[in-house]
Amino acid sequence: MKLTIQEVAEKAGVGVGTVSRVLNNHKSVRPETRERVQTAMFEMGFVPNPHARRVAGGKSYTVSIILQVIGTEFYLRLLNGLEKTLEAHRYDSALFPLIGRERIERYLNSSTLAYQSDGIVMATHNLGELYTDGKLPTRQPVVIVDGMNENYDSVYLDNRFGGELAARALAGFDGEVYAISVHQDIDEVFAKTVFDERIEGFKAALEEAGKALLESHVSTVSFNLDNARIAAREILENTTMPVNIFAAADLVALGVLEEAARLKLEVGRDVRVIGFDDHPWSAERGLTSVHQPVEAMGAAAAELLVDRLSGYDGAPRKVRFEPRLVERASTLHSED
Amino acid sequence: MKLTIQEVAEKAGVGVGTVSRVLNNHKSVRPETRERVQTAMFEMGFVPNPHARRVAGGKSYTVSIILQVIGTEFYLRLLNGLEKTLEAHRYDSALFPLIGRERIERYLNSSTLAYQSDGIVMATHNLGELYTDGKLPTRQPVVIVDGMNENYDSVYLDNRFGGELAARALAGFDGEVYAISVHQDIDEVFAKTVFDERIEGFKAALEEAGKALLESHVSTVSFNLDNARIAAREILENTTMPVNIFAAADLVALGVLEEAARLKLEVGRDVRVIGFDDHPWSAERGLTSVHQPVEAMGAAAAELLVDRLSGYDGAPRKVRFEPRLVERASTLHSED
DNA sequence: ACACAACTTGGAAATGTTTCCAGTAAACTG
DNA sequence: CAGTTTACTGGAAACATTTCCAAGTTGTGT
Repeated sequence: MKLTIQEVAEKAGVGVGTVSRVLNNHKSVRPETRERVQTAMFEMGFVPNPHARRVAGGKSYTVSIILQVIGTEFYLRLLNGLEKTLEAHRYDSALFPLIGRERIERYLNSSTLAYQSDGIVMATHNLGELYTDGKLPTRQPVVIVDGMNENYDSVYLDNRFGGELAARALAGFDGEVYAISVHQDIDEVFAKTVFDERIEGFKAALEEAGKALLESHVSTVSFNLDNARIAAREILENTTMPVNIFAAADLVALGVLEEAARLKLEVGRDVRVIGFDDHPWSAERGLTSVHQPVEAMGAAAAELLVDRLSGYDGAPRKVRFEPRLVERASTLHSED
Repeated sequence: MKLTIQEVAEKAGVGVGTVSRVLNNHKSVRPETRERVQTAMFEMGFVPNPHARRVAGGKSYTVSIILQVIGTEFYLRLLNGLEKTLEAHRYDSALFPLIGRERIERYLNSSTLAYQSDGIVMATHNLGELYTDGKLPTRQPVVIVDGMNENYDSVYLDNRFGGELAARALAGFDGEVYAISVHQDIDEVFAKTVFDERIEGFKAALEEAGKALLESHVSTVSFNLDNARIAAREILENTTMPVNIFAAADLVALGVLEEAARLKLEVGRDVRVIGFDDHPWSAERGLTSVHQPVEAMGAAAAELLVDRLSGYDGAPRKVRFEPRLVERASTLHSED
């Protein structure tokens, strides 16, 4: 059952060194030889033993991804971007859902297998609130994604700018303007600020365009559809149409769409909505949304880390992603 | 930095074989020698290299824990019980939050490091819905915790019985009886049934005691406090006191307590509530609750798996945990 | 005191890779 | 065409363990 590099070498008529070189994409292998070895591996269904690779090679080829796994689409997509890119660089990834601070302490202190990674990708978390010096107590390279930290390579979305885009799109329409934000109550230690940033940008740009966002017109819901609908109903039932709503997340915007449908209001005329994320299903729903390239952000973070693991040792780098507005039926008059 | 078994052997004045035997709890080592080796390891801060262990011995001393990480107290406690026990047996654990079915496929197919564990602990998931034959496509030993499966060792709580306990406690009181269940909409593939079982047991025992649980008196909420409060308000505002409520989870019961407080209703007299879980904070809140020994269940599951990994190869074992009712102020008349 | 079994123990072999070091063949160099 | 790079390649050594085997030590029964 268990095949070794030896057997592959025999079948391909080469030495074990050559098979190893093929396995590691080493340059100095004749294309023809490489081909021969690869077909041999394929035909035999050979899979290298990762443990032996680690013992022999010294590197663990494993990266820890630390995130608040809350099963949202955003994290799922981010994870896909990360894992796919890491995989392409032949790195493996282990997930560390952080439910509470004591778990990260434990992770960093532990010296056991699962924790012996070569580097860390940390998503969204606010390190400043976790550690006063804004640094993780580890010597492994760290990359922050969907967040920003002065000490580490960071990949972030300009959430504020996204809010501004939404404001400019809604400013020209008749009717009152509302905003629905999101509060992450899962764990205050890792409180997100992205939603706040979106709302701030929205508010600022709206005022610049001559329209005010009243304090009473901003509500905050926890991150689930039920609550989004409740907030939406509150607005839709107590306001005269038309009304313009900026939702800080697509899921919340979906709540608005559903309530609008229930109340037989015409979306795009009576009710205009802009979401944030532009998740794949937003197109189907005709939802105007602030697009963020989630997978690309994950991929960028992975690249930064791989780069560090390959020896790069410069100052922390910042990669800014800029959101863009994708206009759909939910902000377009239906006479189009 | 990296210590080896060699250096430990030198320091302890023994051979490498002996150090290895100590590491593996092999019987034939003189207690005195064992002691000497262990202090040497401790003083040097030696940690064996799991990759080398795996290469040489075939075991990786790593266990995969597959769960829906939804950051709830239950899973946090379960995880603590599992990890602590595994640690005691010198096993390491890696977490696999399953957000969707494709991730488990990927995990099981992957041949990369993080996934090459010696065994699997699977929490709560309904394998029958995942795989028609009710088996995971893997040859690793599998243990189910907080769930039940004919093919694998299972550790489960008798949720139905817990519901019955609650029913017997509430049956004797005046007033209408309500129940609030929970639906896990995170991912239908892994739909829990524990809440349903609790409600079923409750209903059956209530009827046996001569009281009916009307269909209209059962509501279902998603698992968060906000929604629990909404459901609680619905009941409390439209019913004449006294009223008796069984909540399928402590978090939901907390919603009832909070709404009762808001409406200035006296808990234990006007409103009687029984929760399920008996989480640590329930005592402080004076909440009567069906107690389940979450950490102990995790520990039991860990023991079963370690047992299998140590060579046990008998038929699947079932470990049933029985809940018990802990009565507190929320079901006691306040003249006590 | 002797034969024999049971316990301990050290160290070599084995595990499945990577990497280094030669060595050969091919490709330039003038 | 001899001399030198350059491009490949095979195989031994290294990695950090476990396990096996032989040898030494202790204990037991007579």
